[in-house]
Amino acid sequence: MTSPADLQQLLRGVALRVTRPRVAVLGAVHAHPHADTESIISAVREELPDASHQAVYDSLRVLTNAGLVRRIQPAGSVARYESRVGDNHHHVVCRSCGAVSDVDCAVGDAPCLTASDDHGFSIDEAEVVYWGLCPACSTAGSRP
Amino acid sequence: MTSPADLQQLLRGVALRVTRPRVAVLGAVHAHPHADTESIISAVREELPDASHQAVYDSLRVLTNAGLVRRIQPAGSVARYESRVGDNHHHVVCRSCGAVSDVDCAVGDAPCLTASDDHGFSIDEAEVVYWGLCPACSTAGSRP
DNA sequence: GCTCTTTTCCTGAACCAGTCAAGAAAACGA
DNA sequence: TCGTTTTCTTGACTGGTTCAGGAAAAGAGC
Repeated sequence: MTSPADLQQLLRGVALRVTRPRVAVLGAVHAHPHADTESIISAVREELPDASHQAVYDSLRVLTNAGLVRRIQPAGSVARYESRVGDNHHHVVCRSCGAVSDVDCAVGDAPCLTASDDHGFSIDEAEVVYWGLCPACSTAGSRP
Repeated sequence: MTSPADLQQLLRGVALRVTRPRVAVLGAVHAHPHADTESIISAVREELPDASHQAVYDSLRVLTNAGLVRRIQPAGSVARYESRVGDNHHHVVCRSCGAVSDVDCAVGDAPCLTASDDHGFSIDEAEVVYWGLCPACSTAGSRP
């Protein structure tokens, strides 16, 4: 896990005010990768029982804008957050239970940024989501 | 555009009952690629003024399940639908206005289904979303 | 330390895409 | 044409997320 001092360091590093809710939210994202907002609210409240859901939503937004956390939202899912940023990794998502795992980019660090025809778009990111079944759902489905 | 007869043919081809709302919804998806549900409801009502939004939602669901349309949902966007199915193409999404364009798979027909480490998942699809700015937003942003 | 200004947090309400439910209507095989 | 099954209509509702305004806290300057 990441220590409170490290978390504060991260916040100061991007010129954000250090507040207890923000430290707690950032810590929760580090401790629970791919957690949804509800889970993060719960985790934050173990430390700060009176934290409002709004503070968590606000913190997640500023942390995302500052690049300290990354927001992912696979189709049909609520928003999820992770602290691995800037390393261009992708995700596998289970169609059945929604579980998410990290997948390093197969093409190296600077990936698949090459669309065959970009229609004049200036592309800055290629996001890849692999869909399938996680080990648990896979075995559960194959023997009914 | 696709003729009503063709649309009915498509429905029968996947053993779905041919109803006026379904034909209208399927036609609207063919006529307006990447349209969201609201737009599809409007398009359907030009033809069937009394169609309920629920009929459109239901139709879109069965059409999607039958494989006649594909549902896409870039992060932060509402659901969008398109009629290009089965050819494994991807999408470019504008961060500013949300516009969507098709992009053929750069790696050929059967793509990027190879994750470096699949964590035991059985993967059946690789979805790629390119993020950037569309031509209009790109020029609008560069000269303020 | 102690103020002052600015940012952030809390309370509580609102929003909106999408879903649920029950009865009426339509599709289609016999 | 009839009867069964599916689909559509109406209307209420849900749940994640955002909006708004006042209270509290963070950090800069003294």
